[in-house]
Amino acid sequence: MNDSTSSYNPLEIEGKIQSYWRENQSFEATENSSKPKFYCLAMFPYPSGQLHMGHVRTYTLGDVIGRFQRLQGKNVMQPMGWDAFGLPAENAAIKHKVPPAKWTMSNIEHMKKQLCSLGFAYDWSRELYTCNPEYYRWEQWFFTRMYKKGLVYKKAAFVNWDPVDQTVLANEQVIDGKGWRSNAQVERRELSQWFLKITDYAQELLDKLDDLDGWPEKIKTMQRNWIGRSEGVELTFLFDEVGQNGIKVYTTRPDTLLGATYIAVAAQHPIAKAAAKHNKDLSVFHEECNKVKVAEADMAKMEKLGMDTGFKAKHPITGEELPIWVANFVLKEYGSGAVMSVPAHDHRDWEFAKKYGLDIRQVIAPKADSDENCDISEGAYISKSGVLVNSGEFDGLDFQGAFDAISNKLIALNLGEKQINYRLRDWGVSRQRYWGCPIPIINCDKCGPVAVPDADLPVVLPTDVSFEGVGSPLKKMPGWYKTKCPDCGADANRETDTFDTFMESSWYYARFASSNQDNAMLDERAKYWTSVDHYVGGEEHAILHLLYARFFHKVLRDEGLVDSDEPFKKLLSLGMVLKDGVKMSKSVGAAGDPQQLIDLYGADAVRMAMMFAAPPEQSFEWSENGVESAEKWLRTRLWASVTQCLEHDSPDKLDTNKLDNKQRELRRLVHEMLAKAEDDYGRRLRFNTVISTVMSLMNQVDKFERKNALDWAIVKEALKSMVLVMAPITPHISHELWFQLVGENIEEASWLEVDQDALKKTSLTMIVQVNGKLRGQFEISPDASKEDAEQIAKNLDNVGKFIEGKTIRKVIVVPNKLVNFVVS
RNA sequence: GCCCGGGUGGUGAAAUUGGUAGACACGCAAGACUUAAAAUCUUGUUUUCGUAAGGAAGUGCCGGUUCGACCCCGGCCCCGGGCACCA
Repeated sequence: MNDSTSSYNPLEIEGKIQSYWRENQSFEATENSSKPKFYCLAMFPYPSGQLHMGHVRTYTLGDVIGRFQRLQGKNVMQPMGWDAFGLPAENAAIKHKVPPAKWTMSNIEHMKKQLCSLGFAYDWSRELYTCNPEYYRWEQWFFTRMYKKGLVYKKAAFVNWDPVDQTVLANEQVIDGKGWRSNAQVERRELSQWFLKITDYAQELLDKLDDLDGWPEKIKTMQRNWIGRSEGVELTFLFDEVGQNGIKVYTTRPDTLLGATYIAVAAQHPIAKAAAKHNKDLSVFHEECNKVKVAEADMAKMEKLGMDTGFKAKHPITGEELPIWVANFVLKEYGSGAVMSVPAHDHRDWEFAKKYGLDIRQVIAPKADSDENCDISEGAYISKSGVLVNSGEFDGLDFQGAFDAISNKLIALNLGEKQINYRLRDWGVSRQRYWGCPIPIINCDKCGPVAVPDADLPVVLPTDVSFEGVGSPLKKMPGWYKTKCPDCGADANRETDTFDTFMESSWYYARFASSNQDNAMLDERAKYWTSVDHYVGGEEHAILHLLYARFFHKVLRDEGLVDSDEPFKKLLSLGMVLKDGVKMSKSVGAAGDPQQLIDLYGADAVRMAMMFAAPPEQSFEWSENGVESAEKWLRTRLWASVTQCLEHDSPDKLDTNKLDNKQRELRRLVHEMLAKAEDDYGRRLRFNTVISTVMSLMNQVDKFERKNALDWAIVKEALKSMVLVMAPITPHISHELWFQLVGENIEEASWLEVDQDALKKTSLTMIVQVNGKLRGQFEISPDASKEDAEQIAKNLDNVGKFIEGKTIRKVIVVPNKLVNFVVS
């Protein structure tokens, strides 16, 4: 075995260099730097117990970006922490009889070691974990601020109730409508819960998306659709029975109002409830409607069912009496819990009407000159490009004309008003769980809910609990929940619900800046570091987490705690790492454990293999094969070449005027590589092509003949460039080899400047097409004229064959690229 | 069901602004070194016809726009993400 290759021992080198970084606090970030700040953040992990390949991908991508920006002369902060509250800890507690806090903390300890072994450039002095009272006290404090601002309210909302385990279940704990442990039929149950008024910020959350240039269009589109702004009319159908004063419905299609043939209400609507009192079938139907899981996907997939209440409502314009139906697909939480149904012009209403034999009345028809198909007996006509028919005084109006005329008429009748609606609903933050941040509210019989005063924060979650999985332990701890009302001093009870864990992840990015601040949620440092310059994380967070964090940031801004509008300037949304076609996550467990690969081939090889496998946004099936070949490349190519080069003398300075063609050619490839790597790292975020370009250059370097010191100098420049360009991806071997080549620490190095002169080409290849098909190619000077190129192309043997005897109708010359002869 | 993506060799992928499809790797095959193996190196590798030069086909399927389409447009199929209590 060759000595120079045998001496690459990744584990030894990585251990040594990681110790160096730790001892020198190489990655601790400070605020007093003359360099521009760069806050690089990857979504913090849930401490499930072990790192999986999804983590390796996310954190390597984040680290590559952070380390590249450091080379670009930025003052980089890369913190790390733990999203430590959540359901899996409760499951583990039941399964292994270990308290959630203990389980969580030992997982953190283990996973931190794993992260360290991958060599990430984290500022560990800022580490935080969300189940720490020193963290969540500020979340409680902020909640009480929002409460005082009127951004918090309580209302009834549905949960999945397991009647056997007497427990609220998460959607993922309901399998085919049954509780995952009890296997009992799950019921919807209404509970009083806390909500945050995210809808107060709906318009800003929508508008500010336009300014987020650094976000993928895909994610912005998803958020826009989720917020779902619509302009419509809220109108009233006349109905004065069972204590109701009309039925309010919202529609975006007032132009179809004259085609409404029935009203559909949710099963829990007061009219449905009143009807069910005297109708056995309806009350059975009502119960059936409560057997669907509280998830939109399940609601959408179930069979659309309905039942006549027997009540009639009066149409606001025609005065006609329309039947009121209960329908299982109308949501009580959404809008007013009632909709007007226009079967002729809405798919779902059409199907419902067909199923139950309800009237279908066409009020829109295609324009005379339109080629649209419209057969109401076959399906609904939902186009907005038709004109009104069968609508009396409104006949002949187009969509906008009818929208305005009918809205105005309703307004004049005092039976409607124009309204902007959002699909976005307020954020329910109550969880009937133990392992979460206690909601800082005290319920007093006299005063109602009272926010816990600042001086009494944090409300600490007791960690010494026995946990059986039936109900929350907090509800069985009177010693914890019994307290005095802060306002009147009477006996009162603490809220025993805890927060949705999205609460902790909605502001952690800001807390990293001020993680050791004991006297406030955030301080001036948060203003220095936020917004996050580059945020990296899985595409599964495209909507909820990112929307909630954007909302929090705006409230933080309004409280004067940060001074920017958006939390994350640039976003890299990562595809999944799959194993056997399944997303890797805590539920998959040990599948794809990176540790044995790190122990065998080293962190650099694992990082490089992961970056080489696919571009960041793409999901891919993880395969271990790449790790071995990455290690092989680092050893037999990079390490061996540098070691060999160091054995040869070469001049320190290159006189570029004295280079021969071959030397010039290799040097051009080196500087092309530098330019491409800088673009791929900084703009394109495509790290797989950084690696392939470096590999490609290495192949050329290996072929390059070295006869003298100048040859070796060219090779040395190439190797230095490759070591530096690889540094963000393989920081350990780059640190070691850079020190040998240059004698300085690569953490203090700057990106190598591209020599524009070196990029100049003396000739280039143009291709020749005949009718768009490739027929030949030729070398030409970059300064040659179009006419020259066309002449050379025409004279190529293989081209002549295809032109001969035909008429050249057109010649397309794209300078420096191609000549295309169009012949017939 | 609704919203958003994706589909390219045996495999992971590349092709950045509509201009040489398959770079760079993995795998495989042949060869060199070796008593042998491992390691390493060299060559070949989309399919197909051809000794070759070269030809034909080819980026999920069908159609369109264009001198030219993996890329743009229309329709379809399949896969993935999200759907508000997994995080």
